[in-house]
Parts: sequence; C-alpha cells; structure tokens
Amino acid sequence: MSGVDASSDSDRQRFAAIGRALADPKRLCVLECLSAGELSVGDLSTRAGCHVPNMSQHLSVLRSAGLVTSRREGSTVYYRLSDPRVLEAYQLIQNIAR
Amino acid sequence: MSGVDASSDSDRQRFAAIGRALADPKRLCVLECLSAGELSVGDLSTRAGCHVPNMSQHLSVLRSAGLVTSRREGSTVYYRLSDPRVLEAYQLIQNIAR
DNA sequence: AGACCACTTGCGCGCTTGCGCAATCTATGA
DNA sequence: TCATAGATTGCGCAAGCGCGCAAGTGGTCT
Repeated sequence: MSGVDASSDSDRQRFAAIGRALADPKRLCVLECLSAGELSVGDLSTRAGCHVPNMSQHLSVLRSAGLVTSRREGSTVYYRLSDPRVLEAYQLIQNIAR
Repeated sequence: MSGVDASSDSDRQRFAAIGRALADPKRLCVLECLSAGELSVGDLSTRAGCHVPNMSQHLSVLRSAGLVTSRREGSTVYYRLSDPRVLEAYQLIQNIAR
C-alpha cells in the first residue's frame, strides 16, 4: 500500500498522458464545471469561453486520458467525469499550488 | 472542505503549471527516485537515463512548479520533494491510470 | 427530401517543449 | 594559480500543442 514502486517506462508514459491532460487551464475549467454533473459540449464551451471545435479538441484529450466519458442523447453529447478520483487529484494539485 | 469552487483564470494557470510538470515520463521518474530521499543531479540523470544538462532542465521545470527544492553541498546539488502531497498526487494519477 | 442543430475532424499557423551539444559558472582540490 | 568535477545556461532544431477556420458527420425536425 502506498509504496512508491518503480514504474516501467511505458507505465510512466500513460501517467504522463494524464499529466498533459491536466496541463491546460481550459481543461481544468472543464473538470471544475463537470464536478457539479454532466454538461454538453456547447455548455462547456461557453463556460470556458472558447469556440465549440476548440472545446471538442480539449474534450478529446481528456477522454483519451480517461478522465471523462461521453454519453449521447439525441443530437447533443454530454460529458461527465469518469472517476471521482479525478477531482481528488485536481484538488490535491490546487492545494499544492496553495 | 473538498468543495470544488470555481477558480480564477490566473489560478488555473498556476495549477496547469503543475500539470505540465507532471506531463513528462522522465520527470515522473525523478519523483519516484526522490520518494526515497534526496539525490544529486548526476544520480538522477543516470537513473532516468539521460544526460546531465537535460536532467538539469527537467529539474528546473519541477522547481518552477514548486514540486522539488534544491540544496547545495560543496559542488554537488541535492534535490528533494518539496511536499509529501506531491507524491500523493502522483500516486493518485497512477491509480486513475489503473 | 430538405433544412437545421450539435458535434467532430482536418488543415495550417504560431508558439512552446524536449533534446543534444557547447560554453559557462561554482566549488574543491593539487 | 591551474586543473578538475558537478551543475547550469544558451543555442538550434525537430516534434508537439493550442487555436481558428472550414468542411464533414450524425441526429432531429417539418
């Protein structure tokens, strides 16, 4: 438990992918917005203050990293956090940054 | 506690800086190595399998993000984790990646 | 069918990053 | 003082990222 075992290089590659997903202010904004529940791409883009295609790309990064999942209802796609630990990690980072 | 308050854009910028620091496999390797205690730049570079100048740059990124601190003893510089929460955050990311 | 809405994808452009290499700085020795 | 070891900094290049824009896809209406 809680040991810090050495990781293989390919493991670290996957961990780094999560780091990259957390490396952009707009993507962090998305995580904050989704903490209250699922939202559509359009909603997220207005809250983050960017255009829809741009938001779609950011969401693609977050989804590739496994931080969010999507659900389609009619023509609109709703995104949600895939795991509560995602929020834990973000809050930890916020605390570290003070 | 543990509320997810909306952050200002400049706050998210700082949080994202920590994300970027966690976005590289070699830097994650450094965090693993430093989990056991402080190490010199030369030691870290051999463990990460890279050249000393490259490691120095990675350490500069980690230090700018506030994840590590340095201590000079004679001509060698020792780096250590600045906060145990840094390791917590990394372990959380490892768990999320499954 | 056609028009419309929500979203995704592809392209092109700047900017940033990671890297190797050479040069430089700092401290310890002879 | 000179030489040497440890670490940092600057430079140049290839690769990657964030963005806007245009085009394409999937779904819902009349």
